[in-house]
Amino acid sequence: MATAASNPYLPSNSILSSGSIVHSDSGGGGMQPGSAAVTSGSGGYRGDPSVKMVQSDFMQGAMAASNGGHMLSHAHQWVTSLPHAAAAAAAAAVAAAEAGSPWSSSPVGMTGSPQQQDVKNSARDDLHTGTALHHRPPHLAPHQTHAGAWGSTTAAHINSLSGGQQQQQSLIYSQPGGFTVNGMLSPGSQSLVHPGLVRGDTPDLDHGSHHHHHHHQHPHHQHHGGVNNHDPHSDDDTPTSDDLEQFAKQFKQRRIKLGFTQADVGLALGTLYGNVFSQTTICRFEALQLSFKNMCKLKPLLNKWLEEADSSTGSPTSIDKIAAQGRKRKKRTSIEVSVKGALESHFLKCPKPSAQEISTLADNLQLEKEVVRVWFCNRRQKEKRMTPPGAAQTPEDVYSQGHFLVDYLKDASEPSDQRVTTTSSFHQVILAH
DNA sequence: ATGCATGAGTC
DNA sequence: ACTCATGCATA
Repeated sequence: MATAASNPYLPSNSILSSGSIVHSDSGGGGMQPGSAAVTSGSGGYRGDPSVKMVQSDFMQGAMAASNGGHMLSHAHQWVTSLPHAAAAAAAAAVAAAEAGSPWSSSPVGMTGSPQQQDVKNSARDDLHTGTALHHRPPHLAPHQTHAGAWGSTTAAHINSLSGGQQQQQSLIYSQPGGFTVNGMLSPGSQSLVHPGLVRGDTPDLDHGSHHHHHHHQHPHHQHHGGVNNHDPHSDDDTPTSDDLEQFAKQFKQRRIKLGFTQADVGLALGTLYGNVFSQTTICRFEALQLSFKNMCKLKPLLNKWLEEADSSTGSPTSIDKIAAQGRKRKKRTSIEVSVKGALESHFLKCPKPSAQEISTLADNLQLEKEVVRVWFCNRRQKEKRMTPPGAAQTPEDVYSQGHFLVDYLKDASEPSDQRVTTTSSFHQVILAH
């Protein structure tokens, strides 16, 4: 069954695959079963043609709108490309003023986060069943946020998957009687297991004292007109990496104290401001695993949420949650460890292989070229983001990481392509110091 | 918490 | 074809 004839991913999902599917590459030739990679899966794509309001184009327009030449050029086999808009929006709020400098400053380490209780069992049912209701006060019909800059994603319902595959990405708390607080249900009550603090009245708004707010710090790049950056000690201006770190940490703590999950926050942001974000993004924000620019963009939103969160402890700010996903995705390919190792090796030698090299490599490893290409892209991104998977745990590491990874990240320095082995960059950077 | 993936925007 | 921001699906 090596050379599969049917793509697992196709609109006409008539997948009756039993077990894991080996997805044949598209053009390479055939793959052997059980080698290199397999698309794990019990087939099942969520066909979820939920309608949603699109609002895509507001961002980029401001900063760059030169050659608005092409949209869709490549055609993938997997995507059926549904008109989905999503929150790609966010992509450039602050972009206009982009700063290229990365982090700096102290500890990033999340000293063993006290994990959040995972009550993932009822999830996903709560959305439509009567069991768990998320009702919002009967008075909130008009969900139609201000048509401002950021459109409003007011889609609406979530339907169950047809595939029958589980997906624990939905809400977690859903208890009867829960009222909504800024876009999300207020957690904590009788039945849930929240680590402390069932804030029914006033959660301990500690840390009000707050820390410093020194303004100074590494001068980022200059940004070309748009937003003036001054006064970094205000939440509204370009924050310093240090601010971001502090904020992220504080945010996480408060979020947990309030009993919300990262997913909750993501949804809340969407319902509140029109930008939905996934648990992943919130997670990465807290862990500072985003680019500086990206962090800057999200901070304001999260900050507002935070404010809302403790001010409206019970306010009937309600909205509905949007959740729409309808595009078909290729099954996630699982790359064997050995193969991964090979890729790593190549990456060290050449982080930016040419198309030809990729092809060859893919051929050798028996992976789709696309998979290899993407792997490199992701690898590069990972490099850019710091927080090495093993570092930043010990005080020392934290130290080094915090202050030195400042800007090894630059981007437009080399005319050609000679990134000075950015490969193991930060390690070297750190060592250098 | 992360790995692989998609897409818009660039180069 | 790459970068960047994001996220589904997973470990």
